[in-house]
Amino acid sequence: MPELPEVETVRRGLAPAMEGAVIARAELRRPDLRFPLPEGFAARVEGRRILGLKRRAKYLVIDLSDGAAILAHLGMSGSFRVEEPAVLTNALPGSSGDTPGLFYLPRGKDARHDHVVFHLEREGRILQVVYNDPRRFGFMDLAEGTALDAHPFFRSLGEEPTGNGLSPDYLAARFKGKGQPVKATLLDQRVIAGLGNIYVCEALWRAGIAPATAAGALVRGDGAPGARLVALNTAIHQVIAEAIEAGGSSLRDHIRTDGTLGYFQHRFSVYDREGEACPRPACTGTVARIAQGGRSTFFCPVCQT
DNA sequence: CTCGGTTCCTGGAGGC
DNA sequence: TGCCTCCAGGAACCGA
Repeated sequence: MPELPEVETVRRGLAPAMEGAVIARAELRRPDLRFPLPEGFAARVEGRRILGLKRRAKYLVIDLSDGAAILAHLGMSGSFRVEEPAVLTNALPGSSGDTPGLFYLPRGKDARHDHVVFHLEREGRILQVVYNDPRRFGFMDLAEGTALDAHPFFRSLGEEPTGNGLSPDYLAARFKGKGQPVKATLLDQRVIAGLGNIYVCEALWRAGIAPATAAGALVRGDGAPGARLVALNTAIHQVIAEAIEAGGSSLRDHIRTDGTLGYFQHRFSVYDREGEACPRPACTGTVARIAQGGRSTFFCPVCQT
C-alpha cells in the first residue's frame, strides 16, 4: 500500500482540487470497502464544504465545515484521482478515454473498482474525486467533532517519522526489552506511524542493521539509545523525507492523483532488488530476500549486521 | 501485555 | 493461448 510518502503525495495532489469545494454529492457504488461505510455517510457529507486536507500516519483526513472529518485509508491498492469533465484536455497516453474533454482513467485503473465518487462544486465548476481500490483493503470513516486523536484509528498511533517526536530517545524507550525483530517493530504503527515494508527495508539498510536483530538489542543497558539506534533514527527521517520529495514510489497500484508517477522506486537500495549487488560502496554483498511475519524483507547480509 | 500466523480481496507475473 | 501458483505497498483479528 501506499506508505506515508505516497499518502502525503496524494494529499498534496488532492488539496488544490478539494480545498474550498462543497461536496455536492457523494456517490457510493457499493456499501462497503474493507469495512462498511458509516451509516448515512453520503447524506452526512453532502452540502459540507471542505476546509482542508491533512495526513496522519497513512490516513488522509478531509476536514469539513461542520467540524467532522472524512478519514480515508488506502489499504494496499487504493488511489484517488481527480477528473475535471468540463475542462480536461490532456488525457494521458495509455488512458482509457483519450478524447479531449472526457474522463480519463490513469494507467492500470479499472472503472469497476471506482467505489466512491465525490462530486465537488466550487465557483460554479464541477469536478470529481474518484476513489479506486481493486483489492478493497482501504476504508473510510467519518469522525465527528475535533477529537481526532481519540478516534479509534488514531488513538494508538506512534510518532510520525517526519517530526521531532521521532528521536533516538523515543525509539530507545519503545524498543527497550523487546525481543521482536526490529523489522517487525518498525512496521508496528503503534511505535512509528506511517512506515511500511518498503521504507523499513530501506531504513535498515541505510543504518546497517540486520532485520532480524532484536529491537531491544539496539538499546544500551542504561536505557539510552546505542549508536546504531541513533543511525536508524537518522535513516528513517532521511528516507521518508527523500521519498516525499520524490513524490513517493510508484509500484503496481500507486499513482499520483494526476496520473503521473512518483519516482522514488528508482532510488531503492534493497527493496525488490533480490540478487543485485549491494549498492553500498566497497560492499561485496548481494541483496537477499527472507520472509519475516509473512512479508518479504530485502537486505544485504554482508553490511547489515 | 507480546508474538506469530491467518485473513480479507483482486490482479499481475512467471512456470509449464 | 490457458491454467496454475505465488506474490503484492496493510492491518485487524485470533489464539498461544
